[in-house]
Amino acid sequence: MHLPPQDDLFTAPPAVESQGLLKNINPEQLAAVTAPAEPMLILAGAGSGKTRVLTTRIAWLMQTGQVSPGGLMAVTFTNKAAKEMQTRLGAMLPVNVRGMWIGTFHGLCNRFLRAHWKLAGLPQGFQILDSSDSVSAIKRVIKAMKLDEERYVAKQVSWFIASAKEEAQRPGDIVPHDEQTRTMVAIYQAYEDQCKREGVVDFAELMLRCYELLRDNKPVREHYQQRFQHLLVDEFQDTNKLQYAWLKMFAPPGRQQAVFAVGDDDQSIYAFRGARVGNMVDFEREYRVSRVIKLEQNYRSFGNILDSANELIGHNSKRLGKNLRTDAGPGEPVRVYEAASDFAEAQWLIEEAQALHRQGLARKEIAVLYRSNAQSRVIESALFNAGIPYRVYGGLRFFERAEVKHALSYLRLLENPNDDTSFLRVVNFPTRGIGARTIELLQDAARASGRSLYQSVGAVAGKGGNNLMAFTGLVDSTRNLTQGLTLREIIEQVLETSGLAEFYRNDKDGAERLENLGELINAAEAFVTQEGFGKDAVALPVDELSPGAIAEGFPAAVAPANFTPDAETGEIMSPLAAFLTHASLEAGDNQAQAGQDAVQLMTVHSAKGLEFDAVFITGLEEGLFPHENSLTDHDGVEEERRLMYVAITRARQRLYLCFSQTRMLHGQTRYNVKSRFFDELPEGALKWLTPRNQGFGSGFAKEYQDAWSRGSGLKSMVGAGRVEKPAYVAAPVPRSMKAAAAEKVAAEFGGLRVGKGVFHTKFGEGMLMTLEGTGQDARAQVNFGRHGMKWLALSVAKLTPID
DNA sequence: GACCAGTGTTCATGT
DNA sequence: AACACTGGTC
Repeated sequence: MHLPPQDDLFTAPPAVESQGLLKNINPEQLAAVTAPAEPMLILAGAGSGKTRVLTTRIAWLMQTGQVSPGGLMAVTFTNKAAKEMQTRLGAMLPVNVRGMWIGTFHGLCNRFLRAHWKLAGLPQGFQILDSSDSVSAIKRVIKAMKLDEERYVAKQVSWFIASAKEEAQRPGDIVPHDEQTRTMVAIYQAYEDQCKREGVVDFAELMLRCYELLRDNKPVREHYQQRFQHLLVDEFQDTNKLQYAWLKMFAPPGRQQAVFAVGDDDQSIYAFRGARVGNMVDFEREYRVSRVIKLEQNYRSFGNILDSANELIGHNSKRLGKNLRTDAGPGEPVRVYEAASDFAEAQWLIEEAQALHRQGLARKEIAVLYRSNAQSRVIESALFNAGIPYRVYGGLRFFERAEVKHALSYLRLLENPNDDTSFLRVVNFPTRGIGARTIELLQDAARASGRSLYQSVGAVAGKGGNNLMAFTGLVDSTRNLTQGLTLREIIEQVLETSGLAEFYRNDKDGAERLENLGELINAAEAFVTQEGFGKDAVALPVDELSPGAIAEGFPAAVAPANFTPDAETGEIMSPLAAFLTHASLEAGDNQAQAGQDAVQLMTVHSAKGLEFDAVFITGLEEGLFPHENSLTDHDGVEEERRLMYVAITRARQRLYLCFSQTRMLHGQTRYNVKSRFFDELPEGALKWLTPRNQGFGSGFAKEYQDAWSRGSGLKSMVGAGRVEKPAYVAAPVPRSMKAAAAEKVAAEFGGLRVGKGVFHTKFGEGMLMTLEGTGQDARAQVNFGRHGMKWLALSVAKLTPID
């Protein structure tokens, strides 16, 4: 195997000097970068240099004097993408990228609302609920309304509310057609009231509030429309209805500001959370886009990988139409591996990854992708046992860890004691004698007076009430103690006075949690020093509050009486408030082993936008990928296919596809058939490391057994080209051994055959899945349908074959 | 009210 | 298999 030299073939050198901005850019890219200042739609295929086009355009616009840093807004979906854009831009031009309006939709909305909190009807220090906070807040509402929690599941209601907000619908805008919906709307309303009382907003609220303010306040709207002459939107295919409407507030179609929308309909993988690919077509029509520029030249992957991607996505019907091409040769074939179990799959892939590493590939250039997070565990444990460094993205992220959330809750209470979500999270953690009964009384009192829990403590007398008083006293005294301290000192103080640190020091499993709390202090330190707690969180550039802006129609309320923006930076929030916002908006990677050369594990969704030299796509099985929940509707399968397309196009040099016959799920073994996507890939680009198999008890297994019975065995199949070379035959050994074992058992227990039916006196009819062992050890795995999958000792169980 | 053991539920994807 | 929730006991 040979790997082409890295970096010179695929990574064009970044244009460092400003004069060289347009060097090494292909004609398509050049057309996009230097497009006239009018609405543009760029169809950017995977690996076509999309980010480069975006950043180069921004740099070019500024360099040619068409726009000032303050006159443009660039919006992305992920923090990662926003950060990358800022970094690259900073490398191209000597500008203060932090002050620019470059960020995620939510980050920019947050910044906007921080500036106009009063106009938006928010308290100045409003805090942001993450999804789990939001769910628990909704749970409280449902309880308070004394509704059936089985019928109104907080998670589902949360989804309902978020969906409504993404449609820009307030409770009053929804016309319920049934009792269930009517109640959901009532919960939505009560939840909104509660959020308002507590001074918190959820993710969807950030967007909606920002949109409504622009919609309803003409002076503000016109100010921003004048200010932003250029708007650039990344991943346009992922925008939802509200985000598109939001964009139109900044740049209404009639005014013909230069909206530069970049997207790829083939990479639309967020329909499940409201993304509308249709926004691309709508945009083209509504903004009267005269020319759509397609970026189809791929600089990332070799031909076989690209052919696979192109052919796969060709099976989708609703496409704008686009075909990636490359100048690189065909490269290595796409390798396909069929494993006997998820364990074997993991084992194989880490061996292969090790081999790649030995051949000089950095571990961080190897990615293992899966459809859902649950699949990572087996792979993780295999990597762990083999002693291979790895890094898992997604799953439980840093700011989502229980101990970190506890600490953050205390910190939030310092800023805003009326945050009931935080109050409830820590009021009795560590335990301080405040039980469910007391909390209930407190909640009743709060509800009756329409005040927060914190404000209602005085109303609850009795022994529990005293403990409550002690708790609020603790919060208040901590607030006093931390006046004027640095962020680091504040957190250290809070960890001690709250008793959190003490609790974890005494807890026998608390070491790791203590470490994470230490990590929280580090994160805060890094936030203050490196990031200058700017970015999404705060950093309102001074110009934001300039007298000019106010004169132009901002009510004086924009600059609240009780604060003075920092003379130097214009920052208007305390470091603590800024850090809390940062924590909500950026869940943070799980920072373990950051910086180490480690194999990268992540879901396909989180791999979007990334690229690696070698990519393993695992668990390519029906029901898993495509996921079973998507199979019911046609659009669902198309989205899964796009997801697969995204996965394939992550690979530069090497692509591996693998699947397993059996897999542990929900603690049960499931039997899977290989994904339909295999039938949609070009045969010529694939190389099967294991012989083809159509499924259980058929295909290869049958062919193999036939060959075996002819006495020629595996050899004849190798000769027939079904198994490419003996070196790789080593891989499917478990299977051939299984087949051999099955033959033996079959001989012993006459007539039993894998894939045939069997009858058991107690469980009835079942399908024979596996035969193993001999004599006393002989055992069979049988799927009895409603009785489930069972392992049976053949020396005991009476199994009779059915024909 | 704290703590433990046993039971039930979830594993789609993210700001 | 891992975790959240429930009910019983001290």
